[in-house]
Amino acid sequence: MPDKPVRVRIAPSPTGYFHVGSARTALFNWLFARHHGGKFIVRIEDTDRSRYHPEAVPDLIASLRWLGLDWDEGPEVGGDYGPYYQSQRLALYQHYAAQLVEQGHAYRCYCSPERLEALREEQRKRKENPGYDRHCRYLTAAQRAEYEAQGITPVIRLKVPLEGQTTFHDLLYGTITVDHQMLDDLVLLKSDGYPTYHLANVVDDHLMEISHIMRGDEWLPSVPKHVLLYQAFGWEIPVYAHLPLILAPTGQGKLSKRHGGVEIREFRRQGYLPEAMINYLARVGWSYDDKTEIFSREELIRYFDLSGISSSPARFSYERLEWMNGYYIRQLHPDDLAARLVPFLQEAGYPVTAAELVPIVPLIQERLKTLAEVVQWTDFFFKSVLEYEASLLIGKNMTATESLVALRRVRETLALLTPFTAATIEPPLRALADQLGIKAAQLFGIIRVAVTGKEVAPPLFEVMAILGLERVLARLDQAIEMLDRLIH
RNA sequence: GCCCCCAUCGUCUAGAGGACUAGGACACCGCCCUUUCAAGGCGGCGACAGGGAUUCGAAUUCCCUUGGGGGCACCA
Repeated sequence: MPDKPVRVRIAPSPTGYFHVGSARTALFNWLFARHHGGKFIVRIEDTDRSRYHPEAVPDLIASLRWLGLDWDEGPEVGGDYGPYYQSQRLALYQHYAAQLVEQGHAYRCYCSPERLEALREEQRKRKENPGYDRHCRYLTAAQRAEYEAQGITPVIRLKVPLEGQTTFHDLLYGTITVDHQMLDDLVLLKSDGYPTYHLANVVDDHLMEISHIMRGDEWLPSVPKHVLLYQAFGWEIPVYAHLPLILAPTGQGKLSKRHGGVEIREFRRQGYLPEAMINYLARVGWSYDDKTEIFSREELIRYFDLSGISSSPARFSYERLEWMNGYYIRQLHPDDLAARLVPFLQEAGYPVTAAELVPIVPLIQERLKTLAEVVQWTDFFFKSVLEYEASLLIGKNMTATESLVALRRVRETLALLTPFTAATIEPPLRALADQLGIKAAQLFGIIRVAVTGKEVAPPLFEVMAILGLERVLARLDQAIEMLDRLIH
């Protein structure tokens, strides 16, 4: 399809932890590159010194690696088009900005932030469109010299044509035309010598030979400015494909922290699988056909195509992600799952090993929606003493005394049992329920609480077998004592 | 306020003029299975925002309205 080698990039700004929205953009770029056999590049746009966050880049790298989105050029891997940190490319931007001034496409502006703020304030008051009034565009040489003599460090602004319009093409949104009157003379180079996003982005995309720009929808309005810049430089304009935004589950605005996890590290911490995140993220804003929901990484690469991307914004659905995560957990090899669960139990204070987990995993695999849930499903295996309400030991539609009798009979029955396996435990307990004149479900409910401390737990007999006779008897004793004390 | 974009079940979406009695998935509700909870199976609920126009025929094309989103910085 493309006539030039495919080179795409993500250009995150290190101002915070890696966001799912950025991850989705990264995924689409990565898929596009892999599908077309092109290059996927990571470029750090660290041109805002005031918002710089030192953990952002390490977090970005860890997150991309965790998701399995490998990059061909960028931080830690280098490449022929570096450096890949914009803060290390300052001389470049200054050079190109100066060139634009010399050629008459840009000019130096000496207006103070205070004047600009006052200007905007007044425009607001008069209900005019906010924008720079181009005061410095028409400075005489003498005026300019005077400002310079005052020691003011100017910014460089683009000289946007006063009339006419700019038209550009977007692969998803089609042809868009904007009147130049809607644009003001944007700042290219800040007074601290750093470029703005617009300049740095255009310069780097050109120098790095980026073929397709795929980024969030929020950039659509600034494309005309960039096109004007490309034209001023006489450079070829890359192919644009803006991606629909991910909205909050409520649909009110962009996805933000208030709605739950939004940072990749947070999803990771909550026990989401990278393969589920990838599959889920791929399906928000993109589809392949009318029925396929589950895609392996390889299938995604094979099927990914810009024509499958929707042009309307999509809401983020935690329910759907959770379902998909559960699905992927169920598909895991039990040994693999055991290994992935270990850190979550350790985090909760249970120093278990994967080997200890292997027999337990089959009991919980189809119940887990996230890895973190392993704690609530299995903590009773690792506790020496259970804590729960004694009243939970009273069976459904039974009295406390009847329940106590039942528990004592259970203890007697199990104490004689050899071997002690799930298969040998069940029949005598069913027979016991009969003898007691209660339903098996009633009896099992009591035992479940006694053995696990919970009303909801993995399958009872398997649990007891893993616990072993000794620990089961101890817990029954504890339960008998608690219930006895409740009664008396 | 101005500019740009978007519009199919609650949500993610299929649909590129007749194949639509509008398909799938999540969620939800039943039933089955069942020691709890899950998983699984079966079934159900549920949408083309409204109005014009084009056409023999419109979810699909055009216009308007409405609604939603994004953008208007020496932030990206």
